Amino acid sequence: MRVSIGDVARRAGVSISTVSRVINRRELVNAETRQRVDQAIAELGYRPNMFARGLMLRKSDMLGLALPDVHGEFYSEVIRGANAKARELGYHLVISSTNGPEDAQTLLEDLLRRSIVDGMAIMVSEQPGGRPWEQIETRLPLVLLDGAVEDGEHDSVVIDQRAGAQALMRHLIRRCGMKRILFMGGLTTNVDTMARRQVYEEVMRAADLPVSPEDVYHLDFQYETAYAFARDRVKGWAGSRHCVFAANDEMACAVIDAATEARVRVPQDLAVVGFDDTRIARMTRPPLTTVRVPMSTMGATAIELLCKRLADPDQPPTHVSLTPQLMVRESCGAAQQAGAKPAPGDTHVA
Amino acid sequence: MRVSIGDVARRAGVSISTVSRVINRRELVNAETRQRVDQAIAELGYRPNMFARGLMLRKSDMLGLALPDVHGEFYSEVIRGANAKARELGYHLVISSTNGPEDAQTLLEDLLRRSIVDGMAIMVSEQPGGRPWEQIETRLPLVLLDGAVEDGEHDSVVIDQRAGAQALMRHLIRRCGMKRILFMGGLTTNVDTMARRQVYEEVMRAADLPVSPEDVYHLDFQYETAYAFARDRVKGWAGSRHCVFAANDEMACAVIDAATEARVRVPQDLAVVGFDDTRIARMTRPPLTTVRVPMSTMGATAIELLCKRLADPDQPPTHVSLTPQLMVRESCGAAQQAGAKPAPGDTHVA
DNA sequence: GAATCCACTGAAAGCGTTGTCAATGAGTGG
DNA sequence: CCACTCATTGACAACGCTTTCAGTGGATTC
Repeated sequence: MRVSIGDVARRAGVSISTVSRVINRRELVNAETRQRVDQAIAELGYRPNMFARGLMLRKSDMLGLALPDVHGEFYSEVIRGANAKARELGYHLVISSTNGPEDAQTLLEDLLRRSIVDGMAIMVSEQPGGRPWEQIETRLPLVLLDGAVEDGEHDSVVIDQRAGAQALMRHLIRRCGMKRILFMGGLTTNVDTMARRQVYEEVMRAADLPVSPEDVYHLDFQYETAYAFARDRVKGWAGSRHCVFAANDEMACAVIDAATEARVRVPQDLAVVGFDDTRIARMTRPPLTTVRVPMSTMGATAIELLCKRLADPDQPPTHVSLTPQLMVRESCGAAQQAGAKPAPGDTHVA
Repeated sequence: MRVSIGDVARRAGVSISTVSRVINRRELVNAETRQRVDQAIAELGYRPNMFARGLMLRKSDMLGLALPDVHGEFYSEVIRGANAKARELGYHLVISSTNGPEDAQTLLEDLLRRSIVDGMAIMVSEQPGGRPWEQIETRLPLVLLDGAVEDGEHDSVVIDQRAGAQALMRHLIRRCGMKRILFMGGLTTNVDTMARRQVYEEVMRAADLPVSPEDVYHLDFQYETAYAFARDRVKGWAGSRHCVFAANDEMACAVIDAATEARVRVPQDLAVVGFDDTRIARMTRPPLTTVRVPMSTMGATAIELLCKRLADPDQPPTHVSLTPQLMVRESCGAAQQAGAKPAPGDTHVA
């Protein structure tokens, strides 16, 4: 049978209360007694039962992190950041992801209902699920992550999609002199896609450039889909000062590959830019101009906010906005800086 | 204040026991009563307190997953597989990673000590930590993941490094006719590296090929390091039927880039192969021949074993070995299959 | 009609902690 | 020497749930 606090007490010849005190508030107990208890704990290999403890303390030191889909580098970076921060602050992380948008509700429900977390960070990037967390009445501290549109009521950390997309679009138009830009996004239900598309249209209009419906495509963020799609069309897209703005790096790579395949030169005949700055962005030839999204920072910040709220539940909600960074490489055709030829992967940070 | 089972009981006009029964063993209570209780639960938004429940049931439906470092695609895939399987089986996942090898002990200690998991999967890939789990006496079901050398006592799931490396080496020698193969691994403390290196040497010897110490390098798995390293040497490596066997894809890519940069043609002047088959393997030009490691399967299997053991704690330990798959692309210079030119990313599975 | 059985329900005993409160005894100032 | 403070400790009541055991009536059997 597992050894409990009572066993320790007996062995040390003290009361349960004293053992508890040794564990939680050492300073309150006499040095000599304390040592006896410590020894008993060591000898018995005693480990406090976290259920009992949680029952009293009403906390578990565990935080939840719900993601749309753990697939891909994006989410793994979020996890990494969150995990590091959680450990730093003495918490553990319960991670879960939905198997598709319609599942979000179920997951959240389940996680909130069954699991033992002190607070929870939620990222929902597909619209149709709506705002699952609202359905569930709970007093559990919640932090909303990018995608889950901020509702004012909860803490949130978002990526400033607009700023990133704007920087990119302006670079394309002002610095690279693009005249025609095509937009290739994920599904229209994806909030990131829609945010980027909106900025795309705004900046195009502001620059008096045409934004025709047939220059806007919605695929599914996958390389394969985008490649198959671009393969047939890339020749038609080519032209001086023409560019494809893909809403993620995977699709941008696919376009580059399709172009290369079709002997459409990138960036001379067709510039291509992506979004996210995942690992592959530096692997393409030419290297991909894209927007770096501070993914791990996002995870870390979420955990930080969660802990702050745990410490002080009544403070007004904090909203953190993380600004992405334009990474100018070669696929956009920006004039290369003077000087030595950069090594592969070199990047000019704008 | 939070609503407890007593509140529900009062509202439904029944005893606590009955409410508990409705929740756990519906069939034992009269349909009419049951309905009254269900209604009370719904009206009050009652959610059982998992601490109290765990205290009685001595289980939390949470499983732990300890990884060496969440960085990189490899681990994110493990997480993905584990998460999916965990959800499927009705569990939640507590994930944590070490911030370096010496941290493994601490993490594990902490996780086992403080957290509430029914079982735990552990991956430790750096040797110096030894076998941290052995230090900690615990009756908690443990599954050891690749890297953590199997100790016979616990369930384990490992990647058959030998089979993968053998397939690759033999392909290189028999099919591609390589005469000189260089080995580029991670640090010597990394168990995967050492396993691959061992096979490398064995197969070389078996084929009567020279394996000189200066053809074996130990770097750190990073692109940058490998690139800087290869840059100065790649010309010296070049030669007919020469090849670099990098122990992961990142380093392989670095070698390809360094070679391309130095006008050493891949694979004609120098073949390059990697290991892992991460996302970037299909992005290099030429695409990288590598070995696909079933990462998400590994995560899923670990969870599966854990659950099996939970269900039947006394069964003898299960050891699962996952076989990697050779992915022949173009960087090894294998004769291209007859027929149409493959699309980028196309792969010939050996 | 008494004895059983059955379906259902309630009372109460834990589960392993923490925290409150009182008790003990030694030391202190008057 | 007394009232008082202080440091230390123990008893015991929660915490919210599950589960065992013992009713309670009505139906069934002999």
